[in-house]
Amino acid sequence: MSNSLGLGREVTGSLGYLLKHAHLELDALMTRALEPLGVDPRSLGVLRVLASREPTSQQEVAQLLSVDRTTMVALIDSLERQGIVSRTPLPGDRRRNVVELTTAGLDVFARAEAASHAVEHEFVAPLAGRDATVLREALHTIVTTDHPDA
Amino acid sequence: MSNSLGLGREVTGSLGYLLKHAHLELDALMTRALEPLGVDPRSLGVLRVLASREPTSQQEVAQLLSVDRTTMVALIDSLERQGIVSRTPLPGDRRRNVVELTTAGLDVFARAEAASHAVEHEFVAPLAGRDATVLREALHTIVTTDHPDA
DNA sequence: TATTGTTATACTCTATAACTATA
DNA sequence: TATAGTTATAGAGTATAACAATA
Repeated sequence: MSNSLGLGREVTGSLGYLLKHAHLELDALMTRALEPLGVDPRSLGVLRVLASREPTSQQEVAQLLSVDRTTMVALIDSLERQGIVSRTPLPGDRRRNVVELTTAGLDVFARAEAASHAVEHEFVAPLAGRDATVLREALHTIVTTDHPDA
Repeated sequence: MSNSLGLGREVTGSLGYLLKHAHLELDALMTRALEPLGVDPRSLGVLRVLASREPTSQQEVAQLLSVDRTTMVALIDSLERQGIVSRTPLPGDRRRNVVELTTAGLDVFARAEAASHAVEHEFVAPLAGRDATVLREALHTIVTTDHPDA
C-alpha cells in the first residue's frame, strides 16, 4: 500500500487518513525490523506488559492491551512455542496462568526494544525541532482523554 | 475497546500503540457521527476524492485512496444504491465507469464534512496552544515522507 | 494482447458463544 | 454460580485469481 500520489489536502488533510496511514507505515517498518527476532509489533506489546510488572495472568495482559482474551490465547501460544514466555498455573488459583518472560525471552525482548526504538527514531527523523516530542505527547494526551459519545 | 487503565509509559509510550489507539478512537467517534447520514469514514474518503477533482474512473479513485480496485467495487456499489454517486460508462472508453456525486450526494457530502470537522475539532480539543496544528503537520510530513527499507 | 470492472475465493484480524476446569 | 482459559465459529476488511466486456 503506497501513499498519496496525487491527493490534495482535501483528502490527506483528514486526521483519520493521517493517523491510519502513519500507523500502517510504522507498523510495516516495525514488522520488518522485528522479523529476524521472531516477533511482531503485537507480540512486542505483550512482552512490554510482561516486562514492566509483576507476573500477571493471561486475562490481565489481555485487558491491559485492550485485546480480547480469546485473541490473547493464540498470541501467547506462539510466544510459548518460541520459548519466549512460560505459562504456569498459579498456585492458589489453578484457573489462572501466570505468564512470564523466560531467560531467552528477556534477551529477545531487549533486542526487540532496541530495534523498535531505532525504527521509531528513523520514523520521526523528518520532523524538525521538538515536533517529534510534541507529536508523541499530543497523541498520549488524546489517547488518555475520555472521549464521550461512547 | 477501552484504553489504558493501568498501563505505564513503557507500553503506552510506544508510537505504534499511540497511533493505533488514536486512530481507533477517532474512527469510532467518526463512525457514530456519520451514521445518521448513511456513510462511514471510508466512504467519506471516497466522496472527498470525487468532490475534489474532475469525474474519475473507479480505478483512479481506488489508486488515490490506496485501496484495491476490488474493494472499491463494493464501496461504490453501496454509495450507488444510496443514490449518493452515479456510475456512467465513459463515452470513448466504455470499459471505464465515470463515478460522480449526484445532487443528493453533494448534499450528503457537505453535511458529512461538517460532521467530520466537528468530530476532529472535539477530538483535538484537549491539546494546548498550537499542538493540534503541530500534530496535523507532523503526521502529514511523516505520511508524505518516503520511508525506505520497503 | 492489455485494461476496467466484476465475481469468487481466501486469508487475516477480531469478536461472540459455548465448553472445561477450577473456584 | 462464577471465573480463567480454551475452542469453534462467524464477521469485518483486504488481497489474489479468474472472467466478461472493451480497447
